[in-house]
Amino acid sequence: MAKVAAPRWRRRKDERPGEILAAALAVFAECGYAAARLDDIAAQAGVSKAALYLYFPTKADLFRAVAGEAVAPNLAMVQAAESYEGRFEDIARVLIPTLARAAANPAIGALIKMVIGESRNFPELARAWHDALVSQALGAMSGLIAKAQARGEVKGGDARIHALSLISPILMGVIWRETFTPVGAPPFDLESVAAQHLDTALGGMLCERGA
Amino acid sequence: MAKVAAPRWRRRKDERPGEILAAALAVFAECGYAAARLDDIAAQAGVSKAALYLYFPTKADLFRAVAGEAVAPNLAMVQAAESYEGRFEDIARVLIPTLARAAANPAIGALIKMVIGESRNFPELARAWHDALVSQALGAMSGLIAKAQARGEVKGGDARIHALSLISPILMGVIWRETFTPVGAPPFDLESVAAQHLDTALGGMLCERGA
Amino acid sequence: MAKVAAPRWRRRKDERPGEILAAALAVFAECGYAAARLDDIAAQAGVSKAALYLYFPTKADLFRAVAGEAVAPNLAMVQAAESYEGRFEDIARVLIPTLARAAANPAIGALIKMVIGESRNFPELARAWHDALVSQALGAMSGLIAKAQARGEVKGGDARIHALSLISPILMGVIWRETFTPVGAPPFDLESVAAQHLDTALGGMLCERGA
Amino acid sequence: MAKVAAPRWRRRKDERPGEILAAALAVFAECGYAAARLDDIAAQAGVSKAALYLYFPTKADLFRAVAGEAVAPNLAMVQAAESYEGRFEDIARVLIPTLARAAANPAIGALIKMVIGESRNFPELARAWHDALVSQALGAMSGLIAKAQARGEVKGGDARIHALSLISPILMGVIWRETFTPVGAPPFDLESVAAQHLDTALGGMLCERGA
DNA sequence: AATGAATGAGATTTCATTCAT
DNA sequence: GATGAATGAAATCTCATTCAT
Repeated sequence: MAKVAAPRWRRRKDERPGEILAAALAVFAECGYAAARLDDIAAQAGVSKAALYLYFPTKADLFRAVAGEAVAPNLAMVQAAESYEGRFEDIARVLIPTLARAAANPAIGALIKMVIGESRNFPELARAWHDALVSQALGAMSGLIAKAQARGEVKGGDARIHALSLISPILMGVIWRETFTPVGAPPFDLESVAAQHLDTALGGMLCERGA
Repeated sequence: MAKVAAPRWRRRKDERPGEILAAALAVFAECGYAAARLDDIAAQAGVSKAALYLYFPTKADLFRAVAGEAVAPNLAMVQAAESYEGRFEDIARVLIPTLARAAANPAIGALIKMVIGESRNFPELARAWHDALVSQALGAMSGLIAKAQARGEVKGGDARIHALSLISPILMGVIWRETFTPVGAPPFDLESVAAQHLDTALGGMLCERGA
Repeated sequence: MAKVAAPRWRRRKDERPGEILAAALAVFAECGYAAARLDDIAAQAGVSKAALYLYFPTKADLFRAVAGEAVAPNLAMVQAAESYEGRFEDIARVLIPTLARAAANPAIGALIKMVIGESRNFPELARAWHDALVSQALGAMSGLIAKAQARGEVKGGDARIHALSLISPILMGVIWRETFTPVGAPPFDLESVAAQHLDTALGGMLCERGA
Repeated sequence: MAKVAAPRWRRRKDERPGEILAAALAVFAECGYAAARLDDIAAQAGVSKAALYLYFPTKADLFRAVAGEAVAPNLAMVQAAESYEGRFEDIARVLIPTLARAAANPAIGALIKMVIGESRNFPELARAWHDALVSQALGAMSGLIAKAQARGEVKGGDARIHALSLISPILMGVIWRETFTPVGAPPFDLESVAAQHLDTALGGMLCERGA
């Protein structure tokens, strides 16, 4: 007749930070930085409020960790992009759908919204995202386009704007999903957006081949 | 004939709400909803904090008023768009640059950021923007495209996605300006984006004419 | 049958700071800085906790104000002392009993205890008390003694130590009252201490007159 | 004959309490009771925070132990004092410099400050110090003085006040060192204070001998 | 015996909102 | 209508104390 008392908590030093970050991402994404309450994050992570402070010295630091965490993994995709070889059309037809699939991850949408929404309150964060990710990605794409222009594959024009033309509808699709779909707007299917927009944009950017 | 001193210090009562809304827009745009302090809004509007309550019953109502106020004027543009007649290319070459010029107004950028950022906390607001403005604009554009497709001017494909393809780079340009330019990123010139993207997108969307 | 609702609070901007300072002095003296709770200070002052922040930006600032407030009035006594003329014995027989009477004010004891106890946590405060009051007082007394020594009224020796010899029993009497009397120790009567110690100290300091 | 490696990392268990008390004294003296953090005490003692609880059940108990520990050794001095025989002047000329030397130990100053500062929060402690040490010491000194008065060596007056007159400057010197020297005030040399004050006080207290 | 991990109770501070003038 | 003064409810953060190993 052994009495097995359920332990009030367990030691899980290694897993805790990840759990907390996940919970924090969820709550920050739901409410925004300022409206997020540490109580809620703690509850969602299944720990006490004080436990958060064992891992992150401050609410702002926790937010920074959440937003910064997402930069690294996505960076890999960017670096892969730079090494692509071959016709620009072929590369684009791989990259854009890949981006669309990556954007399907709901966490990405939440993070994008957070970075946009808190860029004034956390400029370091906007800077980090820009320097580490956004600028890299845009630069990689611009570089591919500039090289394609030099090879006569892509029409003239500012390569950076061409890159923006290519990418924007995917990102707007994400923002749409985060902003308007929850209030009843019809969603966009990101993969369809990617496919159709690719045809449109490439149709307008590529030089006539046979010529 | 007593001399009646004009109370020069007394602002016209009717102007107060507008001044408050302007101040509120500035502060909300700067800080986001939750981090904005009514003290700051009042100070910026040149009134006491208590005076805000004479015009708006709560902070949320003030926010709603700020965000809603911007819908009406932009609505006119949308309705004008619907009445356009003629070749789709000509219409698009008017509409998109007009949109780019409208987006140059910094208040627009601030509002877009706010609506995106607070869509979870103020779903009514996201809904209002969607129903009154975004959905209308997208619908109008989609309608024009669908009609053009029927006339054989525009290639097949989902008209709504086509509309997204056309508009997104302008909006991303605004978001870029609000988010990354302040932390040192090179800006996009919205009018150049509009011009170049128009060529790209129309090049990919329009059917061959000579055919 | 008029219903007279008791107002929840009244505006008393001018009186509030003084009331708060008095309450704060009482509570800080009772508990020390760290153990004092703003709740208690607010309750004792008859205001809400938030009201404290209308007058003092921070707990530490409130403490500084409390401790600093007492410097000014006592300063007057010091300055008066410096202008005394006449035989040192006569001056001392006026000054020391005056000090004893001043020390009878219980607030003084509380403040002395606070300054001593928190000198490590609030060095600025110890410095302020030293520079504005203690050093002045000791300097004034030393100066009187040095002049008296020059006139041959007081025996040789370090004037500053002579001053310490003269003053210390009064101050120790205050500390005794604050520290040990509350736990049952027999009190010292400050005026008796002053009178007897004057005889003792002057007896040891003054040069033989008749000589 | 297996070689048994000596566990060199293992401190003698019996030394732990002493190390903890030393660390606690340092931290309590530095910050005061309430502002002292057990984290800091543990760190300074080189043990974990939880280990403190193996030796002292609460923070208050640890504080009591620290403050009480100092009573015993000093008690010896007092008891020795009581057994002195001979002329009062001779005894005083031994006792006061001894007191000054004892007071040179910085721990004494820290403890005095603590007892004064926390007497309201820990009345038991003030009582313990009073009953075991202060009252004993003052009583012993008063007793010696009273006997000397009976022998005609010391002038009349309250013996307890005479004792206060004799001892106070030394104690004030300690308090000065703890309070004002750290913020830049010129220090008092305790031995000089003792020497000079002895001359002064004895000069005023002793009856003319030749008479 | 010893400790790293965790927590609960509370402290300070902030701020939208209301009262009295 | 307008405002300075005030407040109550909450949010972040701290820390003495306990648990599980």
